[in-house]
Parts: sequence; structure tokens; C-alpha cells
Amino acid sequence: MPDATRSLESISLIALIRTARLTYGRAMRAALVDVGCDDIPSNGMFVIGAIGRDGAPLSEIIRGLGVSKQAAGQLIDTLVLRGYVERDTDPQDRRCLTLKLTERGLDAAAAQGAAIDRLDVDLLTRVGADHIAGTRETLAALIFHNREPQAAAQA
Amino acid sequence: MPDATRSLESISLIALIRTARLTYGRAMRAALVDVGCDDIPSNGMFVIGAIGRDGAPLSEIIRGLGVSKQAAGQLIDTLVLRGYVERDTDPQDRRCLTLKLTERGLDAAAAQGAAIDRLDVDLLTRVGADHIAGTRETLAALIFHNREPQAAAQA
DNA sequence: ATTGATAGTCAATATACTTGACTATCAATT
DNA sequence: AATTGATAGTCAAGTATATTGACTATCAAT
Repeated sequence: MPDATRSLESISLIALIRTARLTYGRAMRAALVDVGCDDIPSNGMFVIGAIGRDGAPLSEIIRGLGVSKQAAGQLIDTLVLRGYVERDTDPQDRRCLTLKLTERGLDAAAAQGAAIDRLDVDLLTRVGADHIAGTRETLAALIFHNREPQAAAQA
Repeated sequence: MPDATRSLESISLIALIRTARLTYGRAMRAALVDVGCDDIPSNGMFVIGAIGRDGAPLSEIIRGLGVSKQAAGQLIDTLVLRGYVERDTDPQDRRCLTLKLTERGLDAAAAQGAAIDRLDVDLLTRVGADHIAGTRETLAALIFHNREPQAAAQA
């Protein structure tokens, strides 16, 4: 039931979304391997992408991740251990941790960001800015009208 | 860095896709639990959705799944064990297995399909058919112009 | 008959996630 | 100040899910 020969209407939106995510994931993975970062878990790619240049609160990352805070904690442990991320406690609220990227983390973020950009630019030239803006709106509508108590999307 | 207050342009397409998938996944999960199917692994939801009323070749399911065939094999093992799926060898080619849904599997498929429909219909009334068609095209373009040797999207 | 390829399995191991119980800090009381 | 309730995160143990490598069976083409 797969493939390009099927008519587009017969492929469900959810299937397209699922496969689109795999497409991005594979591209990121390949780019990371090329740059020597072959030890990043799949959800680690999300974390590294979600921590900006200025760092981000762990709690926020956890919410975007969609797993338990314990699982998130372990994931961050391995990212710290492997030299991609560092934890600092927020001086404003000493319960909170802020995540920052190390040098290596920045390299990884750059590599995976470039891979994403390649796909995005390619897509842009192929379907045009209007379609992409429309797609963004559609997905945002889906997400924000069905979101659980305190979750959301990440940059 | 999340939430509805951010401007839409600042949220990357990949993040929206990721979160949209979580949204569908949670809705399906909830619907399945409501109907007594609380023992279906996440990828099992995909499998159950991908096997149609007429059954589907295992090999095809594996390709759509995005994991190794061994992992897929184990997943199917548990779905068989838990009474959702049955395996039959294809008489045309006795290497190949065809997957079919059991009664229980059909119930689960119905429940999760209804959950998906609810989201889809809701989205349709919210953004309109044109936007959804455009979204489909955009995602399909992303997928099919970046697909690895023999993978694709599932219905 | 032989060769090469595809479909799937077996066994062992490594990763990743979950649950339940816990500590620390903060904010709002009294 | 001491108490209460909530939020942020950790610890430890168990379970679930994935990966790798080696294998069997069937088929298609010589």
C-alpha cells in the first residue's frame, strides 16, 4: 500500500506526517554521521535542535519531547556524558536546570540544522512559499486545537 | 521556546511535523484505551492502521515502519500474541507473509481510525479542504523527493 | 544443479522508556 | 518563622523496544 504510484488522496495525512518525520530524521542522522556525531539518540536530535544558542530550560525541553521527565533526564545524562550538552542550575530558581550546547553540541546542531535547511530549501523551490505557509498553518491548527494541558511545539 | 504565543513563522516545519505526530499518537492511544486495547505498542498502532481490511504483505509494513526487519518481526510477534494480528504465508510466494487483522484487531483499527477521523474532520472544518490538500502535496513532495532506495509512505 | 537475491527467523545484547518513591526549592500562607 | 502545597528534578529497578550478526527457506535466472 505504499509508494509514489498511489494517488495522493489515498494517502492519509497522518501517514504523510509520520513518513515526513522519518525523512527529516534520516537526513539529520546522515549529516551527523558525516560530521563524526554518530552517538546521538533519536530524541537527542530533537533536544539538540531545541536548545538554542542561548540555552533552554530543561522543563521546556521535556514538554516538547513527549516522554516522561525521567526518560528525558536519562537522555540528557547521555548527551552530557557524550559531550553535547551541559546543565546549569538557574540562579533565579534553583530547582530549574538550563541546558546549553557545548562546542561539540553546537557542531552537531549546525550539521543537523544544515540538513534540515537543505530539505526545507529544496521543498521551498519545489512547492513554493505559499504552500509551505499553508502547511505550517494546517499543522499548527492541528496541534494547538488538540493540545493536552501544558504541551506545545518546539522551534 | 514552545507554545501558542510564539509566532507561527518562528516554528520550524520539522517541529510542527514532530508535534503533529505526537498529537495523532495521543489521540489514537486514548481511543484505544477507551475500547480496552491498552496493550498496543506505539509502532503497533501504525501496523494496525496500515493493514487494511484485506490484509497486507509484511514486507510492505516493514518498509513503512522505518525499523529493522528484526524489530518489525518482534513487534508483529507481540501483536499476534495479544490477538490483534495473524500471519499467513502467501501461497504465490511462500517466502512472504501476509498480515491480517483479527476481530480484535479490526476493533482496534476502528477505534484508532475513528480518533484519526475526528482530528481530520475537525481540522477540515477549521482550515478547509484546500489547505489540507496543499498540506498533503507539500508533505508528499518532501517525502518522495528524498526517499531512500525502496521506502515510501503508507495509507 | 548452481548462484544470487529476497523474505523472514533466532539469539544475544544494547537502548530507551516507565513506574514508584524520593529530595530540594519555591510561593503562599498563617 | 513554621507549614502546606506545588513544581523541578533524581534514584533505582524493571520492562519494552531496538540493534547486530548469523542463519534458513524460497524463488528466479541461468
